[in-house]
Amino acid sequence: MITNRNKIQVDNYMKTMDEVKQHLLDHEVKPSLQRIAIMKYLMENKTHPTVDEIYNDLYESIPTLSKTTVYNTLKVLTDKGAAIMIGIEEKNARFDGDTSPHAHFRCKDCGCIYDIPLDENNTIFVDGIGELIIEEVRLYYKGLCKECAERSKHNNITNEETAS
Amino acid sequence: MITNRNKIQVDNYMKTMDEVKQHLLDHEVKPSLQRIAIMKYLMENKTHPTVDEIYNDLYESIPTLSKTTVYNTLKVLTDKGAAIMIGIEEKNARFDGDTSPHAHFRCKDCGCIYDIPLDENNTIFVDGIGELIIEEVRLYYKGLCKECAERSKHNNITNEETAS
DNA sequence: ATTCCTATTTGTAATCATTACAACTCTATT
DNA sequence: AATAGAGTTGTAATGATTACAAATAGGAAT
Repeated sequence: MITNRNKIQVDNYMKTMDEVKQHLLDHEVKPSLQRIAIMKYLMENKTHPTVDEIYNDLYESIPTLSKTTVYNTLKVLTDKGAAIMIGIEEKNARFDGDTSPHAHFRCKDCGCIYDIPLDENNTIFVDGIGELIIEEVRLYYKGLCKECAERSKHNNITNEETAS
Repeated sequence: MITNRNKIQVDNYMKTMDEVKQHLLDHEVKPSLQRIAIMKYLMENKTHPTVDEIYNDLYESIPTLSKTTVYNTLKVLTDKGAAIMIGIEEKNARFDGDTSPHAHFRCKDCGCIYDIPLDENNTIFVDGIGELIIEEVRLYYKGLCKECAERSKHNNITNEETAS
């Protein structure tokens, strides 16, 4: 599988340390050396990398980096909304520094994962990528179902009552 | 988490052995005892069960059942298009006997996974389920990107040429 | 019925991504 | 410089899934 075809675009996305730092602060993440490096990597590499890919690529410049730190940091970033986890692959989680609403397309042959903008009429010819032959669509929603929303609302009310 | 709320609907979906057997044959799956049982379970239980849930529930009636068989059978079923795998959860794969195009909604509180019909106007009030509060949408496409489609087409042509 | 062949099933062992945890380091504050 | 707290690191554990080889069942041919 051809993993890094999108990397030719890396130069277009280059970010300064300060830009990345500010982005972390905007999401209430304290900017450590490792966190900046990982966030910068996600912002510059639109390839939806795995933990291993992030770790291996950053290890050169940060030889003390631990894979656990990559896991920890990605958890912080996703919890704080600075990145999202993508479950399009069966095995590995993949990560995306772009948290704006968009879909993903995974080529079943080369394994590349492309970003698909979500427009109303659901066209599937994407500028710069071309025509995509869709064999499978998976649409997942997460949130609260009616019963849990009501229970949660009720609990909040009772909590406020007992708190006051 | 409340896993089996949907089970109250099981009775509505009851299938005979023959119905299930025919369904397997339609998908070119040789209907063994175990395969019928697992397919029947998926057709009757719309709860999007995990491997463990399927195994534990069927173990009572088939005490010789092996978890490996459940894995093997689910792989056969998904390969042959008689079922689909759902990756909405981080840990476990879930399975669905309904292969028609539809979305899934996972309640972040109780963990229930509901089927969402895909209509044009993307409404999200579902009969029998009620209003769903969406906090997260993940839309995944899989297929072939332009380059792989062309490469594949080219390979087919050359294969045909060499074969003739 | 018996033999043979193949597909299916089964149990165990291995794999591998992820998480738990405890020790260590770094920085800021007093 | 001592302390505290957050962040980092390495190792060990977890747990879902897969690999594999042995056992079993089923069907066709004799």
